[in-house]
Amino acid sequence: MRQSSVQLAILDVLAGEGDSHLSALEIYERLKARLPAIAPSTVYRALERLTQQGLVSVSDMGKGVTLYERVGQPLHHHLVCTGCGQVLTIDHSQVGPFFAAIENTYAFRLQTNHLILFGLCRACQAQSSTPLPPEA
Amino acid sequence: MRQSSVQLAILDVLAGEGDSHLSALEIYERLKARLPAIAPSTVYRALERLTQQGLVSVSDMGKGVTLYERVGQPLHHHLVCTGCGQVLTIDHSQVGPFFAAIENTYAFRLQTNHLILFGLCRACQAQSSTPLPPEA
DNA sequence: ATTGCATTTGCAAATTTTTGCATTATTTTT
DNA sequence: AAAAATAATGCAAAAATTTGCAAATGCAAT
Ligand SMILES: [Zn+2]
Ligand SMILES: [Zn+2]
Ligand SMILES: [Zn+2]
Ligand SMILES: [Zn+2]
Repeated sequence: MRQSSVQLAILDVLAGEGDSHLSALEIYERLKARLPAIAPSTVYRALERLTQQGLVSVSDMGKGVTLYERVGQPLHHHLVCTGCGQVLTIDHSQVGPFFAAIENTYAFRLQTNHLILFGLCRACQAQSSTPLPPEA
Repeated sequence: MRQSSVQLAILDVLAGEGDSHLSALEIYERLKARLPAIAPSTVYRALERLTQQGLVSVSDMGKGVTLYERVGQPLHHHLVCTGCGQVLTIDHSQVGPFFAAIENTYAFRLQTNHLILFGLCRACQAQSSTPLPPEA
């Protein structure tokens, strides 16, 4: 794997955005400022390489698009509420022991570094178990 | 949410395939046999409903497409090797305690029922840590 | 510097997935 | 049974993502 200027630019863009979750096309748009001739497929492929290098995470967070984020220390993960869309961030300390157990049990080295778990937040649980009365 | 014949047909297709992981378009192709006029978007939307009802799981397993599977008991999850593509199935008992801890800690009700974790299988770990000598 | 090789890139086409909207089907209310 | 309300479907268009291939680039060895 040789050095790719696009990869470096992507890492820079992600860092500049405060390491938020961006879609490939959002990254593409921001990249066009410095690399006017860049193509979307180049961004997708560079992101794929960054991912396999563990520098970037890829996630489906329930929006209709795949989101990318720079991987930093400490690792973090997310709980996404399917009711209201809220995204909670959870520390890796809540996940590390589970990952370690999986690795030991299956002699498998995990690369997943940004877990997304879907469910209902407390507020949405209440709402779904107590549907609003007809006359609300 | 009312009864949809397409949803029932999808569950039937998935069951018929021995509950393997199928893409939306694979399901679409099989559905055309009984529902000749069906449209792809109908399949996508029916799958979305089945998912939110917890009857079907949606997963990105590293192929370029999203895969769907009927949710059965007991639940299962997968480890996908990014080296050789191998897919290991793991029992929910390995995951349940972790999920329970998350639910308790964050008062969050998890809906995720088909976890996909990426990494390297034992064979691929050996290979990547010992790159083939130049004269192999 | 020059050459040779492997990787990356741009571009176009193909695939996959999402979305908007009018129509049809199902359920609920009169 | 009719009407009204709600949800699902088909179709077409848009958007997102992947893939094939030739040209350009980066690296390493002359
Ligand atoms: Zn994140
Ligand atoms: Zn919520
Ligand atoms: Zn499965
Ligand atoms: Zn492997």
